[in-house]
Amino acid sequence: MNMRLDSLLQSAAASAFEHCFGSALPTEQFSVQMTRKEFAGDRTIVCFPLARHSKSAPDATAEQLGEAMVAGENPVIGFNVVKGFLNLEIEPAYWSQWLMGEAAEAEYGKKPADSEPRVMVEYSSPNTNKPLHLGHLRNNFLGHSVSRILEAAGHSVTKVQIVNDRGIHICKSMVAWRKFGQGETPEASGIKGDKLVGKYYVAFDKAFKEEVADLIAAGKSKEQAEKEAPMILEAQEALRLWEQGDTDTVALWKTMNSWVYAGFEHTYRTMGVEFDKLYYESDTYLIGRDRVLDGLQRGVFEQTEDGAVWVDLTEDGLDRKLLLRGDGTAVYMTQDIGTALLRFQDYPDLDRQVYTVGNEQEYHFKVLFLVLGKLGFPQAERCHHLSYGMVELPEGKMKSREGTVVDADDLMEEMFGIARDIAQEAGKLEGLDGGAQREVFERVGLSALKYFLLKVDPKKNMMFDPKASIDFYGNTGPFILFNYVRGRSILRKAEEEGLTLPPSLSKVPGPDEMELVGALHALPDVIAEAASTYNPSLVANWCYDLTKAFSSYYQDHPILAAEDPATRDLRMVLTHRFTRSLKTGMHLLGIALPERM
RNA sequence: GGUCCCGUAGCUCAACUGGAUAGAGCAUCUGCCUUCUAAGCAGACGGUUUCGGGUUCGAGUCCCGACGGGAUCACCA
Repeated sequence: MNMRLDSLLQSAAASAFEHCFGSALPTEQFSVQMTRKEFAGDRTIVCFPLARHSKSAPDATAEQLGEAMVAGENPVIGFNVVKGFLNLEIEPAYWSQWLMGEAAEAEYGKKPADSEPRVMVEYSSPNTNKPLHLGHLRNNFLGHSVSRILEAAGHSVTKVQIVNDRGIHICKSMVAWRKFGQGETPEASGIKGDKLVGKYYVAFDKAFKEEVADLIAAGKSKEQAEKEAPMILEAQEALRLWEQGDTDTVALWKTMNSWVYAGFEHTYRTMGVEFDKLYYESDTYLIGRDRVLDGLQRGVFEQTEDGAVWVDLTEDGLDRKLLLRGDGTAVYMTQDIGTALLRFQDYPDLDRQVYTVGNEQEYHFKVLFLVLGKLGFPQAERCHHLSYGMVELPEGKMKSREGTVVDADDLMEEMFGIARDIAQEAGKLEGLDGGAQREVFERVGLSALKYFLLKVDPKKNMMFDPKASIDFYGNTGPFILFNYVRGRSILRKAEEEGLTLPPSLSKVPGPDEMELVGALHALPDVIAEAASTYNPSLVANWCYDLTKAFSSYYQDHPILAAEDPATRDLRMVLTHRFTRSLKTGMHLLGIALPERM
């Protein structure tokens, strides 16, 4: 296995430095970076930090180092020095060999499967009382992408979600449905299951508010009214009955949840995300309670007079935190402890868990990981909260009460529609049947949406303007797809003409090719960096940079009609490596590529 | 009030562990389709990186302080 260029240059620089100045420095001391476009050379070593050890000026150090490196056994064949920056020129043949070597590997960019420990990635965590919305889209796309990135970095990955299937919210939908539903079902009404249940959640809220208003009119205080309204009392009664296992209540709960799951299933399929295993809070909250009581016995936690169990995290710089109510019922934290325990039981080889959850829960996960540590899970310190910022609308946060929530199904359908309009206007899909066309629209539309949500640093809040909609031109998913399709189209045409990829190159890449070659070469580093920082935006931005390089190159470099066969071979190889690397990168974003558009 | 995150072009976003003259897209303007897909390419315009200090050969990046925005500090989830 060849060393990658940058580390190769680091070693070369280290030994050259030792040869020139007699002091051995660790290779990390030699920072290798891409040479900026305005200077000659391919890679640059910054020599300012070296001056201290060479005991001569940065420029002089760079000069000597450059000469020694050119003389040494490495691909450096020339250099220039600009103000302490040593710009190295790499032998062009190095790049042809690389194109036919590492870059030609089928799994280029990825580490061998299962070479790293098993990681579990949780994403989605929906409530079962309403449909998925734009916030869930960012969550799901992020989690799904991080799963694939970790896989590419060599980890075994188990993708899970936690379904928040119990609690007062679902009871509200149940109460409203019983009261107003007249037996309505998804089948009878033709309404998608999650939308139907969401409808009754809204109906509950409306009826509840009317009751509150009436009570206030009758002289009650607002607080009193909100506590005494019959609707809320019924919902609380339903929750109580559910916890007691009341047959009718549980049956209705199961039925309505099953409607929601069918609806979610449909949405997930459209989104193109999937899970290896689902966890349900109704299964885990009791486990958590046992585990907390267990910890109490072992003296890890403490109990107050009313029977509530607390954990004292003041030594970790946090507060005391409730783990179990005085009446023995579970809080949010209790469930998450139970869920974590169950997962570590289900997957004994699990090295860590990654939780894709919004940044409003950062405190919660700090506490959770500390508690898991106190309970004796060594994996706790490697667990990670993949925290992401909100998707904001121009008028601020999405508010379900104010009807500003952007529905996931609607948004995706809108994307598909735009993709269809653009394609039809351009008349590009004539000759494809309806099903094949639909697939193209979906891929293009989804690419716009996924790329839009993934190209932004996860931790940052981001802006979504429904009126401006999501672009299909410029720095977008469709732009990347478009260039992939162009590349694929060339390779298909080559095949038709009987042209095959050459076994070796007789022409080396020149300055025109280097932008593209450089982008291709960066893939393994990008994957490694994205995996260690759980950051898909690095991959998204790389996909764009690569695509831009190809698009620009494509413009004035005919591939198949190149001036001579050697040039054509080089360009075909570049096109092939481009399409395949791009496919890898886009796969890591969960974006499927069409062959035509 | 305590803690955490963010602040970069008119708008939406980049900038690898501190590195050279801070980059894209959108918008505006100018060229380019008889040639492998113009959802494209080339160019112009656009910046005191919120402000003030500090660290050093070098700061958008690190430290301190202000200002602005967001989150969190529940026997809610």
